[in-house]
Amino acid sequence: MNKNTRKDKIIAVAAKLFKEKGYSAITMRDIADKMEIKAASLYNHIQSKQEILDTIIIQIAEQFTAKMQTIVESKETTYQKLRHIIELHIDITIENADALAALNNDWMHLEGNLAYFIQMRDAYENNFRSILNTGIANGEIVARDPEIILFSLLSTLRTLYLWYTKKGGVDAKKLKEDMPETLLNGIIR
Amino acid sequence: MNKNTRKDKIIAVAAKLFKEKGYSAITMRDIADKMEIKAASLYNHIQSKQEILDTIIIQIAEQFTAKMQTIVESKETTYQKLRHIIELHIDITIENADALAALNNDWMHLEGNLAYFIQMRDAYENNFRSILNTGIANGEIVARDPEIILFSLLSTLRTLYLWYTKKGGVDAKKLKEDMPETLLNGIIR
DNA sequence: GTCTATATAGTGATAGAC
DNA sequence: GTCTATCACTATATAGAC
Repeated sequence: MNKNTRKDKIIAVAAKLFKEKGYSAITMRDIADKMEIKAASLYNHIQSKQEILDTIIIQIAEQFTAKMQTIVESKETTYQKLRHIIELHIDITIENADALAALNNDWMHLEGNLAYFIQMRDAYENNFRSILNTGIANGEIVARDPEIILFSLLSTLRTLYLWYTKKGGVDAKKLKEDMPETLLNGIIR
Repeated sequence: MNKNTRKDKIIAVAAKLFKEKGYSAITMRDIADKMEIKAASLYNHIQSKQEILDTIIIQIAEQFTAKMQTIVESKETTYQKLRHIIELHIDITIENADALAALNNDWMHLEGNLAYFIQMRDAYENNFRSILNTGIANGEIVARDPEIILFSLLSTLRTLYLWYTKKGGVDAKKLKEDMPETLLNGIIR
């Protein structure tokens, strides 16, 4: 996916800056400064600031969409499916935390791709919801309001990027063991 | 706290707009339009755009700080303390979801108050951590990595504002019953 | 691929009339 | 308390030389 072109470098640098202050607060000059070139030179590689944001967000959103489809269609138990969703979020967070920050915080600044993004996000949530509802129906999951369960899982998974980068050296393997325990089994003895 | 002055109205309108697109993307003209006045007129009530952000965020941060202090100093069980923290977040979310959005997403655009905010945020997290560690030490909480537990609780509580406004009619009472169950006891049967 | 120079359209904020 | 007019600055983006 990353071809190591000049364009990819610009997008990576931009994503990192967007994570720190948000899309709107970062200027083309900020991005250029970090690249050690002039702002005008950026336009030799990208068409607009907007294009940078689109590339960052849509790429990740499509990854989530594709993987979630595989999980939903599998014949596993609800518990196993939930574990796979948690691992999916951990994997993408480790691979591209900066892009996840943009997806979470700057999606509303999409323009041409806004409707496409919202459609993917809604479909993802609906797939997640249907997994939970199946689990409640077959007794694997406690019979509580599925919206509260969905929200509390999603909010933790979506903000993993905040926490993962903060403590640089978190072990992915340990995270994949402890996170499902904490989210699914609770913390009270 | 809200004296219903013109200034308070400006701050409330601004907070709502900041929630939708973030502090940096909202202009003084946007705020003025919603107030149905001209941008220049805003300056008769506030000193700067920055002052608006400061007022929104610091007010809420101080509320959290004060309430957390009370909870930490109480002689309750860990379980009861955690319930109180969850209720604190629910209460503030219900009362001022827009301000919470700014606190979560735009705190980095604070200037004079940035250090003060970070200090309050860190103190809050440390208090939360110490409650969890006490619970682990006395066996009330499972002996898992307290950082993962802290993160998963905090991330859900901090983003409650996203979800509460989306479904306008969520019952606070029901939320206060179901949320602690989901977060503390888990969802697997 | 990068530069300088520049066009065009905002931005936060002030001055002073009503 | 609001307005019009305006300032100084900054934004994204383009043109064309090297």
